[in-house]
Amino acid sequence: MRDWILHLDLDQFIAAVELQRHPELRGRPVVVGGDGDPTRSRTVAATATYEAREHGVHSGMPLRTALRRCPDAVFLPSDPPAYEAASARVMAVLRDFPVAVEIWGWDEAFLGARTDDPETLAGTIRRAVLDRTGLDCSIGIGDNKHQAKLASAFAKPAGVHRLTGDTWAETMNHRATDALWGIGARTARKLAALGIHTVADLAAADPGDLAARFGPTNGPWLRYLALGKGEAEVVTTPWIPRGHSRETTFPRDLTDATAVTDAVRALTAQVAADAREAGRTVTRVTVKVRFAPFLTRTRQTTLAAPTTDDAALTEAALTALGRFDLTRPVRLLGVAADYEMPAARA
DNA sequence: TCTGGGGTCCTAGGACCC
DNA sequence: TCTGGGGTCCTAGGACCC
Repeated sequence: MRDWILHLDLDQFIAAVELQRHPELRGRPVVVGGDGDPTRSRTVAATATYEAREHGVHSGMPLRTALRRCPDAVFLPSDPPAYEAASARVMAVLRDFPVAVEIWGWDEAFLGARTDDPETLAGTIRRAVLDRTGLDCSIGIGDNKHQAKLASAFAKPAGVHRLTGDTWAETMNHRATDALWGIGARTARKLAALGIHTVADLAAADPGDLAARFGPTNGPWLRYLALGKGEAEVVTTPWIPRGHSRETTFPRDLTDATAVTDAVRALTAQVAADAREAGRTVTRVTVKVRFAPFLTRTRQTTLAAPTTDDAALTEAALTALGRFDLTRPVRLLGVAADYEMPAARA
């Protein structure tokens, strides 16, 4: 018996939930995102079914573009409460197994398990999730979260895959650095400029060089990823959010200063109400402005004392807003709150 | 591809203090 | 005031993830 980390990833989660609710749409191209109006909104697709993908539609694509590529597609609005409910049903299934469960968003969880046969356990969990929720998932098995996370991607669709220290090099060494969980396009490009193209290159890189280029924490961490290392502790205590935000991209850019102020007031009221509902106090307010065509800037105000008071938060937000030069059209406004964190306990 | 919304963590520079 | 070293807080931005 030994410890394993499992990563469960629901397959095509949002699309699968929508097709459960609208069985008549099975087999048709479906695109989900925003308010579901591809002609008016500036939002992007959260997901697209296989049939829509065949027309070149993919998640992240503007709904307008999706409509152009696939005029026959059915567009559905995003419905977060429905996804939360479906997610809760899945997580309840997981809790019936003798495993530690760490929820990682709507459609993912890490499991800590002690067993001789992680494949059999994973297969049993997979079937239980399918039987009780109608949703397919894939499960990755690893020595740590990083390996398990990559393994679940290899397991798709609806499968189980093991990636451990024993198979890491043969599986990963030849791949591009952005195959690692935590390295995106930007970092991959910077690494390539240093002559580091593959996971093997990165694993062999000098930690000092990486620290000089990427910082004292991030640099060495990149090499650590390339060696297949990662966090191996499954945390079952509920996550305490660090903050909360609301933002809106307007269907048409705002050019009127009063409209901008009003929108910031409305967003701040939302954020304040959210904080009160969550029972949290706010230490800092950040206002985000995205100017046309796409230049994003932030200004923040630290509060004299943590609060959820509407007037105090509004004053802070308007102070931050006042530090912008608002002569250009505004595409997006956002208001973010940093929450006061409870004192750490020993 | 004229580029959402909601998060997390890290970095760098400046202010301020001793 | 030809001027060190360290700590901490604050701000703004960058990168990544789902």
